[in-house]
Order: sequence, then C-alpha cells, then structure tokens
Amino acid sequence: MRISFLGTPDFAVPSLKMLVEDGHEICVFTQPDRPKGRGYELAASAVKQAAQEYGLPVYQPQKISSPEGIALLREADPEMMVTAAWGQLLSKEALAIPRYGCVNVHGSLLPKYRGAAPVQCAIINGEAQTGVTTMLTDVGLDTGDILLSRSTPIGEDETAGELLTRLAGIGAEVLRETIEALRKGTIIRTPQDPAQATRCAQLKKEDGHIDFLKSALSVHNIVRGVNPWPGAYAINGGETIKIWRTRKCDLEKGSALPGDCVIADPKQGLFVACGDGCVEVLEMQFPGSKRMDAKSALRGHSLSGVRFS
RNA sequence: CGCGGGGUGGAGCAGUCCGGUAGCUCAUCGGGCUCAUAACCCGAAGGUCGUGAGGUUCAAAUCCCACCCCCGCAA
Repeated sequence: MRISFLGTPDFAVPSLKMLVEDGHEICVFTQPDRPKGRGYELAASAVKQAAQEYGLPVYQPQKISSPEGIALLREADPEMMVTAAWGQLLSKEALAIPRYGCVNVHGSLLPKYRGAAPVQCAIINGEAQTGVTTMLTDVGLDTGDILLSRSTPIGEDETAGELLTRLAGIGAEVLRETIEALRKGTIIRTPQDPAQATRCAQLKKEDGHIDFLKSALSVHNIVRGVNPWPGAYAINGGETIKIWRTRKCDLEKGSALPGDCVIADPKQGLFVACGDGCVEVLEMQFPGSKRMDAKSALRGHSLSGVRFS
C-alpha cells in the first residue's frame, strides 16, 4: 500500500521500519531539523535518520496543515496515512486525502492518557499497566475511534525511556495488525467514551523537580517517569543534583523531615526522607560531573546533614 | 563562533586565583582488636596531575598557547 508516514522521535521508528519491511511504499514526513545539543548544530529527527537509511523520500514542512504541507501530501497521494508521535494536529483537509484514512499509534490505552506524554504520565501516576492503541485520527487530540489496542504491565522500577522503547515495539506490531484488518475490512471501530478520557500535558523541565513532601512511592514514580527526559532533580543550596534512579526501601525516616538525607555515606548509600518513608537513591549526578552510582558520588561529595529543597 | 562546568593513584573529589618537590574519602594489600560488623585501630603499595621531547620560569597540577575527551544549560 502507498502510505505517508508522519512521525518524529524514537517512538515512531519501529513502526516506520515495520512498514518498510512489509513492503509498503512509504513517503516520510517529519519535523524540520532543529538546533540541538552543544554548539546548536542542526539535528535530524530519529525518524528522518531512519528514513534516510532506507533511502525513503523525506519531507519536512513547517506545518503539515499549511497550504505547502497539504500540497506535499496530495503529491504523495497516499492510500493511507500513519502517524506516530507526530506532534502536530491534522486538519480536516489533510485527513480527507487518504482513502483508508489516517491511523495513529498512541502510547496508552485510550481514552486514558490522551496527549503528548502518555507513557511518562502513566508511570508518574503509578499505573500498573498501560499499552498501545491504534485509532482513526479525527480533528481532535487523540479523540478518534479506537481500532486495536494491546496492554502491557509496567515494571515497578521501569523508567519512561525503557517503557517507551517497549511500547514502540508493541506499537509496530499493533499497527501491522491494524493495517491488515483495515485492508480486509474486518476492523471494528469503537468510539471513545469521553467520560473515561484523561489528558496529559507535555512534560516541562520543572516536572523533574522532586517534591519530597510526597510519598516515597510517588517520588520513585516521578523519578522513573521523567527519566531520561526532563530528568529528576533535587536542589541543595544553589546546586542542582540530578536523580536518575531510586528504589523503594524499608528504612524508617524517624524524626527526619522531607528532603533530609537520612543516610549519606559511601558505604551505605543515599537515603532521602519523603512525606512518608524514604527512597534510596541508586544513581545520581552532581553538576559538571557525569552520572554515577550514589555510593561513588558520595566519595567526593558529602551530603550528610543536607536537606533537599 | 549560543552560554557554562570538568579531565589529578582503582573509584569519587580537594589543591589551580596568590607557581616551589601531590592531599582527602572509599576501595586494595598486610597486621591488630572484637561473639560480631557497611565497625574500629596500625601500617603498606599505587599518580607521566587529558595530550603537546609546546611557551614563560631557577622551578608549572598551578600561568600562556594548541588540540583531544566528558558533562550541564539550552532545544
């Protein structure tokens, strides 16, 4: 089938590869290259890089629903459009182009966790399970009819990055089944129940600021939910200390206040008091330094008596 | 030329501004103490201070120059 694929980050790559390997005729749309990293060099999206490896045509209109974007889409003349972590809403005009419509691969069990950061939000909220849903895109934000979905349990210590990778793979499989069913005409469209719907906003930098007033479990969920981006951090004076990994622990906090480093020792590790109980910090990063396990970090940096804010 | 931090014994850091024969914590090895210990005491080994038979100097980890690598901000 002739398919226009619209996607940007890593999450979309397995789906793109699947489409290519299944022999579909692909035309790729992805966000324009943006200045990135040290030196602000222009960087291509993960999808663009993958597309170039396959030698696929790549288009990067500023806005897909602009006249230019629409023109490019019409020129590609897709029978179907597929989006995965695309990042732009599609206009009615754009959606009308492909005969089979537009299928979106979304990293949650819709109608829960509509929006930009479904995987991260599910972890932060302590969900025990999530999944991938394919839906028929309409003009709303992740509001279209559900086609297929598959659930998966979330590990207790699983990070957003790890889960994202897993869901990306699952997404590719579900997408394959969805396309197959659509072609055969055996697909069943299920409207979303608006009453069950929840939305999650794009994560901001400050979402990584750990609030130790919350429970130890909540802190742990935030730490893994914002890993690897934007990354969890605690403030000690003027220093921002990144917290990469934590673990639940049984240590009683005693009279310690939230944010207190109850134990901070190169031999024992780092334990920080929360609203209830403590979390053990396993991996952290001091400013100007690279990330390392907490015990190593504590050899050269003392945190005894410190209270994070 | 987007802004900034850093490369020092196995690990993590101090020392660099105000040049003068390298220090701390942990680990390692040997010994001791203890019913016992992620405990404690005594001792030892281990470093071309990122690279340059670079510059300045009587003398450079420390000042100057060039290059390499790592990290944060920002996206």
